[in-house]
Amino acid sequence: MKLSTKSRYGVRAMFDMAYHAGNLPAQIKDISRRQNISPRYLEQIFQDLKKAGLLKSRRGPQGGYSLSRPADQITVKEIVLAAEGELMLVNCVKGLRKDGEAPPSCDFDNQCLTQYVWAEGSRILGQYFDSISLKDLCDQGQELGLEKELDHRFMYFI
Amino acid sequence: MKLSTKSRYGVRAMFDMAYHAGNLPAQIKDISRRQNISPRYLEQIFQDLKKAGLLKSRRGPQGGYSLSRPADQITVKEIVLAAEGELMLVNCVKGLRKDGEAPPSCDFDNQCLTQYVWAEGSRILGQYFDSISLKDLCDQGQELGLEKELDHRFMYFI
DNA sequence: TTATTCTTGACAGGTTAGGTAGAGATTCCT
DNA sequence: AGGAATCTCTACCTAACCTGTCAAGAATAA
Repeated sequence: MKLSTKSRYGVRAMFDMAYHAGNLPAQIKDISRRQNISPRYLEQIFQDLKKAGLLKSRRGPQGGYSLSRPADQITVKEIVLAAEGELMLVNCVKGLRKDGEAPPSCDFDNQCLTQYVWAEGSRILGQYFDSISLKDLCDQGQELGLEKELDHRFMYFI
Repeated sequence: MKLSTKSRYGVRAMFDMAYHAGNLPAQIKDISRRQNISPRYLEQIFQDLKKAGLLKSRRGPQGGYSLSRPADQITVKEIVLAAEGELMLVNCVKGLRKDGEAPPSCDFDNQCLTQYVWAEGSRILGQYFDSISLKDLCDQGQELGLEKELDHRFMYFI
């Protein structure tokens, strides 16, 4: 019942972008250095987040990834959902999934009461994750006095 | 972020016992037949549940497993906890675990804000699971008109 | 004593998580 | 135009874990 590292790294990486780079493009190598995540692995995660419409990217020098929306309009739930595929504690609950596939219904369509428990648990968890935005995390970071690393590009103007 | 089958089977099996057998000992072969769970695998799960003090067992003819407490005093959380080991969405949060081991703290003791999110999510989920007892499930089963299978031993007295 | 039932431990096959690696495409700067 | 920086795509790999199976043994009741 653990979250995958994709979710955890994804949230940390997007928080990092919001905190240190704001709206400017941030580069994999900087994020991975600050958050101590393998850069090649982070690339893959960012592919998922980009497909989900949470990130934009630009290639070439001075390129990088940037948030596709202001930080207060991106919630933890969206990131987890993008990285995890779905936010469901089991895969046997009724109803269709995002991808349109029918869920592999368990052997007990009607006799299984527990599916309601799992479905409701998933919903509650999703609700909580949806209540937290990247901006909330940034605010919390600032309260804790987390250091902001200035973007290299700004160094020249000091 | 899926629950393991141990949790799911565990809850279903214990519900089955409460529903069909009440306080009487129920046998693996009956539970596994009704719930369509591999009997050998169910044995392993029951070992975990027994270690956690949720089940009693008795060998020999007319033996079997029985709930160690009334159904309204056993919650889904306890079962999941016993089967899953712990109820934590990640294993990098601060604080000691049940088994006394220090958690493998992530590389970011102090800089990681997300751990608070995961810890709170875990707590909320646990709170929900704790609000549901086996008796609640039994009541729900009865409302849905789920058939109760009479114990073989009663057949003789009809 | 015999049939029934739980107990214990070994082990195996498939899937998934968690990465690594390499070649290619795009963009910017000079 | 050329080269450097950066993302993109696809493939591959390894270890762990999930989901069981199997066999032999120990306790109990009839």
